[in-house]
Amino acid sequence: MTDKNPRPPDSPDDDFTNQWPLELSEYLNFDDDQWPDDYPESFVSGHVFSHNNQANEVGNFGGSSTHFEESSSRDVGNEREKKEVRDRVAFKTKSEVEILDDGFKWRKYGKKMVKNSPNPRNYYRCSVDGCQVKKRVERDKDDPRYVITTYEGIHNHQNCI
DNA sequence: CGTTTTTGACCTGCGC
DNA sequence: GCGCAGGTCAAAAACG
Repeated sequence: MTDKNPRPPDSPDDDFTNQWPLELSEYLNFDDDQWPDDYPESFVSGHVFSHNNQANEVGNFGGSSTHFEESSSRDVGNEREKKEVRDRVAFKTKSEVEILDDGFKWRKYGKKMVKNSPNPRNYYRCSVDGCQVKKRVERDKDDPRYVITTYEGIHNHQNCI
C-alpha cells in the first residue's frame, strides 16, 4: 500500500463500487433481508465464468465487465451509524481457491466450522488502516468447486488498487 | 523486522 | 437459565 489517506478531503460518499477487478457469477444484495434458509441454486446462474484461476496467479482475472450499482449504500450520510447498515453482498464464484484476489489486501482473522457445511468458513478483514471491511469466504456444501464470498462493509480507500 | 497466519478460547444472540 | 451457533480476538508461529 502506498496511500494511507483516511479519506478524501471531501465527498465521503464516493462511488467506489462500480467495477470490480474480477468477474463474478452472481451477486446478491442484502439490505434488510437475510439469507434464505438454504442457498437456493436460484442465484447459481447455471454457468459462471469458466476462468482458469487454478491455484495461483490470480492478480488479474483478465477482464472486468461485471459492474453493478449498489442499492443501499450512500444515503445521505445519515443512516450510517445504525447498527448493521453495512452492505452485505454475497458472491458465488466458481473457483478452486477461496483466496480470490479482488485487489484488496485481506487479513484472515478467524476460521469457523459451520454446521450447515462440512467445510470451514474463513473470515477476512481489510488490512488497510481505516478500512473495516470484512469478507466471509465459504465453500459451497453442494458444489465444493464453488466459493461463496460475502463482502460486508465499504472500503474507505478507493486508491488502494 | 513487520506482517500475516493459525488455532483455541471467549463473547454474544437466540431458542427452548 | 442453559445450550447451540456464529462471530471475534488474541498469542504464538511462520513467512517475506
